[in-house]
Amino acid sequence: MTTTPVSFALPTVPLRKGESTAQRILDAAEALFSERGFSGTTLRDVAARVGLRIPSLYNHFASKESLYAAVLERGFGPVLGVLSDFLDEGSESRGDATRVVERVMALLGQRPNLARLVVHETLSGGQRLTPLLRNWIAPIFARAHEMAETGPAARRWDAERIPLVVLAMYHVVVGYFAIAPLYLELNGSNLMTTSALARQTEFLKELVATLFPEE
Amino acid sequence: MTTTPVSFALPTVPLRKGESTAQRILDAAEALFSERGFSGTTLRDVAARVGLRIPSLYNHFASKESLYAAVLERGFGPVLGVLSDFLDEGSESRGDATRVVERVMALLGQRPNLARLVVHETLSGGQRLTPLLRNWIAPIFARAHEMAETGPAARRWDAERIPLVVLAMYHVVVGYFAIAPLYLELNGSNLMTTSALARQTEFLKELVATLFPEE
Amino acid sequence: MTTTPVSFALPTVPLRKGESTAQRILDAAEALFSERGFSGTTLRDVAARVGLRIPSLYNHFASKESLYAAVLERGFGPVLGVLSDFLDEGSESRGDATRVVERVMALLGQRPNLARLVVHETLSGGQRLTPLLRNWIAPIFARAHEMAETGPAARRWDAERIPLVVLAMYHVVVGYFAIAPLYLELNGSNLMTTSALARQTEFLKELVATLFPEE
Amino acid sequence: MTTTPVSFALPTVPLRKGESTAQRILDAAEALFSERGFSGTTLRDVAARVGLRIPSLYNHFASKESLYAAVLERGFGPVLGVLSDFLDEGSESRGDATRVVERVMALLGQRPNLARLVVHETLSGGQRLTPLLRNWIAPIFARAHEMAETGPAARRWDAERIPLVVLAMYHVVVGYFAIAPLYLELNGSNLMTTSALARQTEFLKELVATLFPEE
DNA sequence: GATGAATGAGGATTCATTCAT
DNA sequence: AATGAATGAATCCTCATTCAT
Repeated sequence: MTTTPVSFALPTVPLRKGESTAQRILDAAEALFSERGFSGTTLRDVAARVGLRIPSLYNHFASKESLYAAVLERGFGPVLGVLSDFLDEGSESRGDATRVVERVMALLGQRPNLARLVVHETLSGGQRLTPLLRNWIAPIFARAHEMAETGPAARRWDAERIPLVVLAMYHVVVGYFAIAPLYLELNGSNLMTTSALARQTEFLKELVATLFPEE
Repeated sequence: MTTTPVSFALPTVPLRKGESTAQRILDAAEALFSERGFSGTTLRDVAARVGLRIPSLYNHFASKESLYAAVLERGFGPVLGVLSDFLDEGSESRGDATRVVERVMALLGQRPNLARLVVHETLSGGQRLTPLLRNWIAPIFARAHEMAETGPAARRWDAERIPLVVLAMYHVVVGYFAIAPLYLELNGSNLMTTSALARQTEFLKELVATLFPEE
Repeated sequence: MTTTPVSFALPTVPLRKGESTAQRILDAAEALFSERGFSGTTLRDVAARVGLRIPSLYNHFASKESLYAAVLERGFGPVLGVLSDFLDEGSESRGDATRVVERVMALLGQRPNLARLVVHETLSGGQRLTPLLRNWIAPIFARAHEMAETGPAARRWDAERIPLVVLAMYHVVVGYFAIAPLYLELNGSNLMTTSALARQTEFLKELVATLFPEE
Repeated sequence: MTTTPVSFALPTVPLRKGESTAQRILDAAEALFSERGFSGTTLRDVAARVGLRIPSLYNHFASKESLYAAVLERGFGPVLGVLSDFLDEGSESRGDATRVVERVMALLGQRPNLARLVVHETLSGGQRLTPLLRNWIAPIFARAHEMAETGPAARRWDAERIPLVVLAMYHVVVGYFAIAPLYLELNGSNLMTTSALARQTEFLKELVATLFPEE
């Protein structure tokens, strides 16, 4: 009931040196990695986007891999924080799926790249996931299952189906951002406008209400 | 009522020469492209997987790009066929969402790579989509909307929300296959077994029933 | 008395493909490695010397390291063969130090680079020695000691000094070739002319006679 | 009899600034250059060994080249001093080969890196030798020859062979230190222990006695 | 149809060096 | 005196592609 602190430390971005430049590199890298994936992104592109020469990147990150890791960790921190909050005992928003949806949508609405990064990571089988992130994801998975089995979802779905419902919600949320650019191009309508995002959020809340009936 | 032919030709794989070898190359390429994306896949890997040297690939495909296109077209043909069937006037399964789900799941269950290819393509904004495929996808989108607005979904959702419902279904279907490898690794449970696939199909049918109520 | 075959196979140069080009690469590499050592030699130089572009080198050798290894193995084979002959039981020149000196000098006289390669290798502590070469060198060392303890050297030197005598001979032989370029530059006299080599060979034979008295 | 000053100034280490730090840099550089040669040594390694960042090295030495030169000059000073003493008219140890051997061995025994530096320099043809050092080495060579032709060696060897004898002695002395690390690795016995050094010194004295008979 | 060889373009990374602080 | 940041030049290596065989 009281707001207990989250049980494990949030991953922090190990900004090696020079705050500002490193941040700008991370921003550029996040955009490119989320657009083109790891191997589709070149340091040349990153450097150009920041306005540096390639070797300068190495003053801030030890390698392309570790730049990627830093991007993931910086980006996932907040998202995982929200999820963790949702799952943690003692958190006041524990189990409040509607609220998670709202917060996650707000977050991803501002940084849609994160969603795309997740999808890239998913496709590559998480091979490049930091140990740090792995350590975060595993318990979240575990507690999500644990909770779903006792929460409102259990009223509507039998046990073995619950993971499928959780996965489904995850894909609906993340996929929206992943498909936005293609949707714009093929369809002409922009999923990333404020109103479109609001509509999707409302839709998700309704979905939550349908899939996890409170009563 | 009778099975009218689909209204436009299915994309065919342009097997330049050597039937069997070309097929084997496509198989290898499909596996690798779906795992690592376009830029993450090298012709070296493809050749090795087929048991050829790299230059031999050029006896069958003009370039890496066109190999990729061939993979997409060969793979998407059947899927688009099913969708097209679902949407075409005169098709006996027109509008039968449950049946589409079953057929798509059966198809992707056997070739889960296709789902992952779609996701890769989505993320890259469809930049590498063949004109052929673009010509397929656009009308499908269009007719899907058209139909949804008059079909059973319209009973449950107001007009502006219908695209979101369609997108959601799409992401749930495709995402399942995309996340399978990661799920196996992080979670230890295999989403690709026959029984897991059957369970997901059932779940999807229930979802369809919920989101697109027949009555 | 009869010429028994050497007891272990001579290291052969694993010429991956394309005989002639690979040989030319090896020649160029041998010259450069012996002049500038491993890290002082660039593939750019090697390629230029052969008249190729850098990537072509990779059609013949997997890496700079493996090119270096191939150079060593190709070069050392004959030298180690002579030594092995000298040490092997059953060889008719077994223990005939004078003859080894002659043969080694003839060999190195034609390929003085080898001597310099040995010295480079020595200085770097043999870190880059192929397992193959290590397997050759160890037994040669061992048998050299073994033999020296019972051969003519034992008449002149007590046991603990024998390794020092052997090392000394080795350094006199190898050092001659190693210092030749510097000697030419600082001193103006060329140690690599036929007559200079003959003189050194004679000198070495006299040294052998002094250090390993036959009687 | 009286200790006449050496006829030209000993090379001194040009410590630009910061006595102690410069010395530490020189020590680190000497160790690395002698182990890996000039091009195999990076300023990063040197800096790391001293516990500084790379740019700090530039507060003490103008460039990698000049650091190398400083290492050579600092190291060779004493050695050349001994040789010069040996050769200088008026020096009390003039022509006393046994004594030179003892002093050189004592010196190199404490700083075996110097020997290895010499060998590296030799192999690279002395391209990086300071003008200062060149000015030292040339006259030493000259006087060595001059003296050998009139000294005890002349009793044993005819004139044209004398340079070979001198070279041989040089290689035996220097090679011992150069091969020590490899010898340790391949053979397990350490040539750098006090007793091993003493044994080698004794051996060298015996060699001197043999090659340059006093009577 | 298969492949050894060659290569232009480019990829990540290292290195010595400079400069402002 | 020390160093974070920046960088031109170069290093090893990979990639897609071509071509002669």
